[in-house]
Amino acid sequence: MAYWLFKSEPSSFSLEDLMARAAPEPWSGVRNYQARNFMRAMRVGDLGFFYHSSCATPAIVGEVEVVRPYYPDTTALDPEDHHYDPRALANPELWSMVDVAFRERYARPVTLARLKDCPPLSGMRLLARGNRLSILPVTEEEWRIIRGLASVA
DNA sequence: GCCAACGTTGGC
DNA sequence: GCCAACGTTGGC
Repeated sequence: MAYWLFKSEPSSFSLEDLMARAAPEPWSGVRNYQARNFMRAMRVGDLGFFYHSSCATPAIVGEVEVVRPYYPDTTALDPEDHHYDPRALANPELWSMVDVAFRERYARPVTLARLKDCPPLSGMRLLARGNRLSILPVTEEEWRIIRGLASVA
């Protein structure tokens, strides 16, 4: 069992959007090799934080669960899609996605400011200088500490 | 809107 | 293989 962090701009896809879905949601559109490789390392049952970025109050707002291991990201094949990548036409395995299901929405999101104020979390990749990856690994200790900050049992 | 940091691209 | 230019990300 591993832990991850999924980053999304709430203006395009929020945790509330995920909650409204009846079925698990493909986490599509990732076009960064490191982030792709993290998805390829995911296994069913892995858990992840849902992080809202590029918004008024960046924060971890809840949790998701990986419910399907990686498979080809078909949005790369769609010329109408914003994440279309013609290189995938000859290589459909180029980009990957996993399916995630909603797990929990925190009554009190753990804001980026709060994460920064928590010394035990100073090593978090999310807090690293210049971090831009949309998928990040989270250690078991970080997972436990952050759930504590969110007052989740 | 600004700017720093980063990944990717492409010329050489 | 180097490296400058460019586009993107994301906090502020």
